[in-house]
Amino acid sequence: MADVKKTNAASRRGEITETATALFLEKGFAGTSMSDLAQACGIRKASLYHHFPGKEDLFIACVTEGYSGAMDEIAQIYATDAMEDTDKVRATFDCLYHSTIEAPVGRLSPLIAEVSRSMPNVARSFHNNYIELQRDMVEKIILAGVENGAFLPQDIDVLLHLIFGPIVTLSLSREMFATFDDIDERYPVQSLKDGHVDTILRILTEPAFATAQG
Amino acid sequence: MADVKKTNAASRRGEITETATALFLEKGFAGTSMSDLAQACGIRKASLYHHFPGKEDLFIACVTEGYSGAMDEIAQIYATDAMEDTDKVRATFDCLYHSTIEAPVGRLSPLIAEVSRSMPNVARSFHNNYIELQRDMVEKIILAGVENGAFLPQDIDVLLHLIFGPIVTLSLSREMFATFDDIDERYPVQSLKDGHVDTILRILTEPAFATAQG
DNA sequence: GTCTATACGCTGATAGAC
DNA sequence: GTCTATCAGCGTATAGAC
Repeated sequence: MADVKKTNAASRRGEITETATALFLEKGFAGTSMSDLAQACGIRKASLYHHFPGKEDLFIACVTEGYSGAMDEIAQIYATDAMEDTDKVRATFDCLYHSTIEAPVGRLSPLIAEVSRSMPNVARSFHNNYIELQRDMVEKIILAGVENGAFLPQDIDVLLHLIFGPIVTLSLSREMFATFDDIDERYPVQSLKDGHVDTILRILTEPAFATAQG
Repeated sequence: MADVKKTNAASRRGEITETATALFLEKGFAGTSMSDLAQACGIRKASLYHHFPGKEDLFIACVTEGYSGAMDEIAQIYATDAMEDTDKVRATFDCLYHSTIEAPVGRLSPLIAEVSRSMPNVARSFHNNYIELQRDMVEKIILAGVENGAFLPQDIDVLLHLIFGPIVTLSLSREMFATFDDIDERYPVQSLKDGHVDTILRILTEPAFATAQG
């Protein structure tokens, strides 16, 4: 606690995972070598093995560290009493768009897909400790609004499909086409987020819309 | 034309790309070796180099072949006169869900993300020859319905965000968690598709819904 | 905790016989 | 067109000095 470094990497271990995460996101797991990592960290390859038993363990540390605390902000939104339900939904969307598109954690999905067969335990951990928690939290926020009478009853699985789908896909598109110089015009975050949340709120609140719903 | 084989691989080259595509989808580009490929194809490694100059060219052939003709079915939907606009949308969704989740072409996205920095031309080609064409086709189908008066005017960028997003994300989720034995209960295709298309059609046709729209 | 040195299998790729 | 044989280099990982 004495003097905290400016970087969020407290120990050397943290510095390494932080650098490694950036490299893994850029070149994939198999495409990133321990030599690459050592060079990027400014140390020798052998020194990496002092901090981690092997490449796979290092990777697991990156993923695990990626989603630690990722749920805090959205949990606060759920817990607060100082917001209307519609504003909670807007704040939730701000959170989700940010954590999925800008923060490392949301950009991990293609990486998990790459290693899903060779490290199924990593995929399982990512699912249980991130995807599912996030999903449950959003579900709770919606259902609280339904209980309040602010929102209409919903098919929650379909609604979550419509909430998370566009966000994750936008993140994936921006990874796939990261080298395009017109990426921000082709795949803009702000305007799509605004239109997305407006549509979801209309689904949640427009009585005429709900009539045919099961 | 004389006697066509049952497989869609006409030549040996096609057999190789077909096998290679499956391997690349399973283990990624960097994670798949030419030895793996040779073994899976039942030939020796050196023979692969008779058909393709190198690993990267083989990969490009897989991707290119993946989306050749992928647009035919959806183009037919657009062209036909024998369907109502709402049925065209439903048929389009059937197409999109199938091509994105089951066919190789739609499952390529995480692969493209993996190689996007090292092979930006592949990403560009995938975008121009598949993503953009598919997007334009769906846009045309929607706008035709608007012209007919069957659909209400739309913010088309946001609407496409809401159409493609959930589909691509469902595909990605099913790749990430392919090893789960409850994958079909957690990430079911049919029920999410049905709810998704119903919601989109309500957005397209419900007057009360459109009032606040730009 | 970081270094140099090294082991050694596997990588993509080539040469040349059949 | 497929094979055997072979290459140089890079891959992860380890041993042991400082």
